[in-house]
Amino acid sequence: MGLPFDPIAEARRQWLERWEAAEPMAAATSIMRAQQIILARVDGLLRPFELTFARYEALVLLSFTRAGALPLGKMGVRLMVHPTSVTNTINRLESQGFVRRVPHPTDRRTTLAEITPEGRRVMEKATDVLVDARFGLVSLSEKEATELTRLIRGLRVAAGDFDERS
Amino acid sequence: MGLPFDPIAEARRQWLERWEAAEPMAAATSIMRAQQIILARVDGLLRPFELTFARYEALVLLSFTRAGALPLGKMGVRLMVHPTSVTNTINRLESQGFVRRVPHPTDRRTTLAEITPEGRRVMEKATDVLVDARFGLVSLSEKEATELTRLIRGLRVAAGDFDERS
DNA sequence: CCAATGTCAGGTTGACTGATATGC
DNA sequence: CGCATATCAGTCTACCTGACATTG
Repeated sequence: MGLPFDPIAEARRQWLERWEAAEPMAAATSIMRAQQIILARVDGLLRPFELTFARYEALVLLSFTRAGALPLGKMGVRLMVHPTSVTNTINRLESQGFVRRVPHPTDRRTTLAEITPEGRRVMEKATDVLVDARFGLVSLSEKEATELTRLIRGLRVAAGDFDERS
Repeated sequence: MGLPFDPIAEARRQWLERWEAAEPMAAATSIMRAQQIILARVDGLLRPFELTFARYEALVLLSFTRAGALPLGKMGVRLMVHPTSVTNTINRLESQGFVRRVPHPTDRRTTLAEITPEGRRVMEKATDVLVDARFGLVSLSEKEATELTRLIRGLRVAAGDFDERS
């Protein structure tokens, strides 16, 4: 089923004979593949709960707030996703009974998404499963995971993901 | 426009107060975000050529072979994508005139995708642009890119991406 | 009036499942 | 016969653009 060699290493080798930037090419391809692997695994673990990673992340974010609620716009910024994607995600979660929309107390333009008790329950159960599977990163040590996060942080800063201060 | 803090670092901090596996969580989230950033940038660079990263990779793979041709199934294994995705990708490239389907000389079940001279031209021009942009990884040094590839390789081996030998 | 907020319509992409025709 | 190969139909997710009504 599998290849007898690493296809990315092979691509890097051939790339070196022709062009520059072989290391960035290999790194970019590796990230693409890593995302595919992790997403498939995590989504598989979340399927019994009828959650996707995107919806799960939304529930976790809400559970981290004092009130268990956030404006949809703020959620988009925090989760780094498109506004329309937030609407879609919350639509799903609301139809599943895991969040509900409540009007903002003072600003009548904005809608709050609030996690329900059932949403909290399913989020906690799902978290147990993901923690147990180390988010699909069983093969990485604690240190390696930290290093990966650190390397990618540089990329995110350059992309303007947030104001670099800390 | 951006946040005044790193949302992944903040999630990690809150996670630490509640659950295990905070480092894998942060690493998995970082990879998701990195893929999003890189794909958006690379696809943006490829848009003038009417290529996506998936289609570009297919062209590069074909150009690396002696005959400039491969069976579709083999392409799927090498590019690590689903068979139906290969069909879809080749359909696109064929309608653009960048590849053509030719029958396999001996095995009448299999179809070969062959890169056309025009496909080779557009691939080379696109490569110039991507190399110049270091695949969207301008912020990473050569060493850091290599380290990223190495860390992810462990993950890919564990996922069975290929037979670990080398 | 201008800016922000959320929503909707419409289009693109890629990935998957299940089924099928063909040929080894 | 079992298996491999490619394709097709249908579904799903996510993203984007552009527009819109509402409200600050």
